[in-house]
Amino acid sequence: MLTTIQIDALFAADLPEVEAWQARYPPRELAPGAHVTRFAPSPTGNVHIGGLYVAMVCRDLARHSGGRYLVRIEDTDQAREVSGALDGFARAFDYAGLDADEDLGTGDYGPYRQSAREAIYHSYARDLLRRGLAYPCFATREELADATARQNSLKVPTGYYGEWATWRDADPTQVAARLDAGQPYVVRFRSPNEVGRIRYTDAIRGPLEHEANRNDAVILKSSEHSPRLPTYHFAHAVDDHLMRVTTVVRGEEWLSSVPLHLQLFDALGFDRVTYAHIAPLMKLIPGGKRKLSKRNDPEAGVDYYIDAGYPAPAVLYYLRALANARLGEVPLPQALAEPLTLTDFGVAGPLVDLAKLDDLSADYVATLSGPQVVAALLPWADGHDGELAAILRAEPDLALRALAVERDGAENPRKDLRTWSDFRPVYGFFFPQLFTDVTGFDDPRLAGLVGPAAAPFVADLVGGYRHLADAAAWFDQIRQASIRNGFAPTPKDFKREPAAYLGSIREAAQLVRVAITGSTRSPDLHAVSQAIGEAEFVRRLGTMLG
RNA sequence: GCCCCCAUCGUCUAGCGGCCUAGGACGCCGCCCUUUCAAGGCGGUAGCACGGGUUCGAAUCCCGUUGGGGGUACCA
Repeated sequence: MLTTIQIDALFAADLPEVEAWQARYPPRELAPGAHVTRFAPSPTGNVHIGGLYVAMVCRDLARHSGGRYLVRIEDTDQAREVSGALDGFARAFDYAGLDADEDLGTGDYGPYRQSAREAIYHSYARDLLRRGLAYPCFATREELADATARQNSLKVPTGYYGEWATWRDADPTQVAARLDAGQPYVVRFRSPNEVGRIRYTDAIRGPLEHEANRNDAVILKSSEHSPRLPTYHFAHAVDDHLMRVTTVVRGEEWLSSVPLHLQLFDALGFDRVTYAHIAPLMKLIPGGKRKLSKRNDPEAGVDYYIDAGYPAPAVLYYLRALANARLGEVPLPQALAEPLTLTDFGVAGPLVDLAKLDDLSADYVATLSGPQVVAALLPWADGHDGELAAILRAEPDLALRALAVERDGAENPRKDLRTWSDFRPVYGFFFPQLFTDVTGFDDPRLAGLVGPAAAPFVADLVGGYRHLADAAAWFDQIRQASIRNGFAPTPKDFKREPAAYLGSIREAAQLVRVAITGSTRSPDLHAVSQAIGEAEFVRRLGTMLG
């Protein structure tokens, strides 16, 4: 083992002792049972929907227990860092309304960015080194790769342990010589070499059992880089302890690292934290399912939901139902307000089901009033559909009238809006700026309907049109005009004697529908006529005659 | 290879030894309503991966198999 003098020479002379950090970040004074949680994203890309999911869970746990929720940026892998990632985080959290109690902007336990915590990690690494619980390792990447290859061919576990841990008990004079020569090294944890199995209780999964860790994991990365940063494992122990985190909620992929983490906490003299390992969100693929991947699946990124214009409450509702199935059985406001329960989490990775989200989202939008829809739609349009935004601003009353169709006062409001991007295709025809007139019977949108023979009917209707407020009376004039001009009074009559008529009232109504809305599928025609107004209604009908 | 996690309709799940000839929701299909669509109402489709135990009794407990997922990095 190296002497304390040799060890201290590896670090800055004014590096604080660990006691100083302990004092600087005192235990939090919180009510018993309060959870201090953190979401710790890496700035290597945009936020994954699974990340938003975990963040939502963390925040929920903290808020409902009177604890604290913090966001810590894990930027220890500077090579993989992507610029603009922090903006992406902000966009995602902002969208979902997941504000943190402590983050880059505020909080007493910072810095909340690992690259700014170098000195803290160094203090603890030095402490471990001094106590013989860590050691410098000079193995090169090539040597390590070679060892792994041999371990594989020998069919023994890979890793830096036992006879493979060549620097674990190296001769101190040899180590000192390398150090003096300025050879780059990493600092490895000297694992206690426990045999047998370790047990702990996961807050979601209950009692768990693992083989004890025997791998001497790297805790401080190569000395040839500056800043010299820790690996995830070491940073996790140091940061979560010093930030006084009580409950670590993270993805299931960390499960197999728990034995190492527990050893690290013990070696550092920290109280262990409670772990809650969440099942990953999956995607259905031919032949099975796999973890949603940012690379291959557009719906993996939070931006997908933002860009499509899914209302955040619907997405949150969906995510919360995935977390605690019981919340999927209660109304949205209640599901958003009730606390999540860790023991109620499913342990198998769920598939993200966009059809289900669409349904939830349509239900949610249907509960909104016209003004509420506009209030949410407009900000989305500002960022994603400038033309629509301008039209909504130019025609606020028309927008409200359009949204009122089969919504205001309706027992079962229309569920034709799942996302804000649905607005243009579904409601666009209400706006003259977005509507293309039907200017003749050769318009392709009229394909399959009664042709030019129906012109007298249209002319009759245009000539005698009365803009009636009563729906039945209003529709009756269409019926009467159709009967006067060769249409059967009922579908039955038409069916009985098809040759005698142009069609039935159905066919007649469809002609009007396409002329007014541009489609054979639309909301209630009378309601539409009231929304767009008499002049526009008559005009659209008239253009059909060429 | 080694280690870990998981396993109920296509999907999300309820179920924690008898209330299960397995319940709900989404999807899908049909019917009704209807001037179209959306919605709504009614009905239907479809599942305990397999094999051994334990038990009077198993979707529920145990073991094994198979399958899926994850880890095995100076990535997180």
